[in-house]
Parts: sequence; structure tokens; C-alpha cells
Amino acid sequence: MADIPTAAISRLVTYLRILEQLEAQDISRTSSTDLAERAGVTAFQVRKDLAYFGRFGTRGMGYTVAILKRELVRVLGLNQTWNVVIIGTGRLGQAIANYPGASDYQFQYVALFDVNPAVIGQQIRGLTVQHMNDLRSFVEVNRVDMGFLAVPPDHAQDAAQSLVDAGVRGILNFAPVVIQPRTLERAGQHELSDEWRNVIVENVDFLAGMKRLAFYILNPHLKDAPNSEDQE
Amino acid sequence: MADIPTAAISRLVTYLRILEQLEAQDISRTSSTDLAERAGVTAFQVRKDLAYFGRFGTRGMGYTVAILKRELVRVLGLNQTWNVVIIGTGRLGQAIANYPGASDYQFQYVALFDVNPAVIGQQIRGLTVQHMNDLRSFVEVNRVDMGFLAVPPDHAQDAAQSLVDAGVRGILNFAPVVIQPRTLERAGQHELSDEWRNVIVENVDFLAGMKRLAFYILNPHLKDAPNSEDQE
DNA sequence: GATTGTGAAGACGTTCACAGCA
DNA sequence: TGCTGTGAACGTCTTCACAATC
Repeated sequence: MADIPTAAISRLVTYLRILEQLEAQDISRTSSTDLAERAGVTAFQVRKDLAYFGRFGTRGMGYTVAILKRELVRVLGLNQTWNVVIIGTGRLGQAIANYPGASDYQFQYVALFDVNPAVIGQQIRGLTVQHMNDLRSFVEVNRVDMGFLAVPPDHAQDAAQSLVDAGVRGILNFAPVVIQPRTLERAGQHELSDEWRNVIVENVDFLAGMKRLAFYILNPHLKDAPNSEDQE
Repeated sequence: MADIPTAAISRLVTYLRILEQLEAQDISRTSSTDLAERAGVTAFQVRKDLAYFGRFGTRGMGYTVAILKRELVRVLGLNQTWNVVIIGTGRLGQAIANYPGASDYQFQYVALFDVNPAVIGQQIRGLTVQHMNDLRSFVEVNRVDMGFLAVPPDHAQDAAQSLVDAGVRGILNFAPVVIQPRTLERAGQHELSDEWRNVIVENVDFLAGMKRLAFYILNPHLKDAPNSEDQE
């Protein structure tokens, strides 16, 4: 299991979503062609993406929805509980905390943090908003797998550093800034500081999405058709 | 100007954000190396990305922040007003409507739509929530460049179709579903129906981000270092 | 007969080395 | 001399054709 395109992971997430929909409609079998149509990719792509992780189908028959779903859940690590803290309880943080669907996959919000004295102590979704200063001690006592960063852009870097210092391994960054891992000069080479080794940062930037959309509306010919049909 | 990688557009957005920060700090000159460090990419990449659109620097000197910023704003189409309608006024739609930063780039929310009778007529950010049935006539009378789709997943496809039927050219889809353009069979070939020709769909899916993050925490070796330092 | 799984070919994006210019 | 701009080399991802097998 080596060298899997990042894009393939995103597509696996899409396939999983589709399998859930099929299951909800009591459809028990599918095929690479069917999945491809629903996902807006080619059937080749579906088969190749799945092949990175194993053999989940039956030649001549296709895939059993329940089996493929179970396997993708396993591959994506969604058969376990993920404990999440949210940093920032402004409108965005609250929208995230209240967004349904996270709990479907064992993502559990275990704490909320902010720096604004006016909101510390308030209850959101059954959780008390705590001060950022208490993040570290919270993480020492409780298992925290991920931090969701929903603070203003100019606080995002510091908040990310606090998360990493506290020992959190994954950051989902909603702020429109590039999070910079701390590096140190060792033998003339820049390299990641110890606390940033093995930290994963994923970004969700809807302002960037707006801007990309504006660009592609102006330059539609540059857009690779998002949902190419007629596979094979 | 042909054949520009989609990823390059995303990076341009990042460069632009960095240039704004530099300008706010009264830094007037920069270089591909400096931009690269701040963006977490290589200097080669920066130069290549910019080269797709023109020559914005001076050899031996670097880039003038103000000039490069102006050019990127132009390239990305952000020197004009974009009129946006938001479909769905739940927590997510409200968070979007109230998120600061959109207005910085002339993205103007001109109307909000929903189907829930309880919210029709309410005021959000100075706009009255209207019923989806009135979307079409609204778009006929007012210029609408984009629709932001913030409805529950099972309504996303219908809402997208309504937007496209009304003549909206761009959709920023926040729902965790693949929007399917309508296709028709013509001479045995699937092809896009007329109303979907030239429609651009961009997705912002934070549930997918959560799942990717979970995967990469479990498989850190598969992650291409998000911020590779030491360029050149 | 149908559909998966996969090595090989091709397309695409990134990296590079260096030519071009201040 | 220093840094940009860019054709060419490289590597990665996608597409493909077909062998495997139910």
C-alpha cells in the first residue's frame, strides 16, 4: 500500500457517500460503471482507486454495496471514534458544531475553545466553551484526535501552534491562511520541528472556492468538465 | 492562455492572499522564493503558475507587491462585482451570509431563498428570505452570477437544477453530494443539456475534509508534505 | 457474457536548468 | 550578479486494453 494519489482519497469519500445512498434505497449491488456515473468520474478511475486498497468486487458480478461500504469505512478509518475539539466559537465554529452528519461517522466534539471572555462558560451543543489557555491541560487528560480551526485568519497560525503544542495530530483549517509548521535549522537544512512531525493539516476554504468559481465563470474553457459522462 | 492546471488557480488565490498580507505590512517588494515559502510551495511552482498568465516581475529584482496583486485580482476576475444568491438559510446558510471577507472582493449577496415557510419573510443581513418558487422571477429581473447551495443533501440536486433553470452560471455547492448536470441522449451519445452548458460547479465539503484528515492521520506516510520547505 | 483487476501507455503537472534581462 | 521566465526532463496520475474469473 504505497503511493496513493491524494485525489484518490477524496474520491473514496465520494464513493462511500454514494454507497450509503444506495443502501438507503435498498440497492444491494452496484458496478464500477454505476458508481462512476454517480460520482462523475470514469469507471476506470473507480476500479483503479479501489485497487489501491484491495479487491472488493467479483468479476462478472460487480460489487456488493454492503461489503464495499464496510471496506471503504475501514480504509478511511471511519470505524473508530474521533475526538474533536473546535477552536473558535464564532458563527463559523457554531455552524460546524451544529452541522449534522459529523456524528454519523463517530466524529465527536469533546470540547470548544475560544479567547473571547464574553463566550467562555457558555453552553453550545451541551459543551461549555473553555479558554484557549486550558487547551493544553484538556488534551493532557482527554484523548483529542483533531482540532477544527474556526478562528479569524490573523489568529489561525497561533491557534494551530497551540493545538500542535498540546499534542493534537490533525488540524482541519477553516481559516483562509496557510498554516506554517515551525521549522528549525539543523545542519544548514530547514526541517520540521519535532512537534510538527506527523501533524496533518487539511484545509476547507470557501472563500477560495468563491474565487475559483469566479475565475472559471470567466474562463469556462479552462474547466475540465466536472462530471464527464459516457465512460468506456 | 490554454491548459492551466486547476491546482494552479487554487495557488493563485493563495498568492493573492499573501500579497494582501504583505501590503498590510507595508512590504512593497517580494520574490518567487519569498512567496513560495509563505505559500508552502516551491519557487519553481510560483514562477510557473504566474507565467501561465503573463510576466509580472522584473528579472533580477522580483515582484512589486502592488502590481502583482493588481494583476492577480484581474486574472481571477475579482475586479468586478459578483452578485450571489444563497439557497438555504439554515445554520450553514446563515454562517455563509454572515462570514466576513466575501464582501472584500465584491461578492454581494443579493437574495436568500428557502422552502421552509417558517423562515420566509425573515430578515438576515438586511435581506428578506424568499421562497424558492420566486427564484426564477428574481433571476429574470436581477443579475445573479452565482448561487451558493447550503441546503440539506437530499435537496441539493433539485436546488441546483432550479438555479441552472433560472439561468445562474456558477454554483458553489456546500452539500456533500455530487451535483449531476442533466444530460440527454443525442445520436446515442450522452451530452449535457443546453441549460447545463457553461455551468460551473465548485464544491466545498467539510465532511470530506474531516474524512480525509482521519485517513491521513492513520496513514501519515501517504501524505505529501503539505508545506515543503527549503526550495531550490 | 459480464465485469473486475492491473500492467502498460499516455496525458498531465511539477521540477529543473538555464537562457534572458534588469 | 540576481532573479525572472520558460522549454525540456521528469515523475505522477489517469486512461486504456485486456487478461482473469465469476
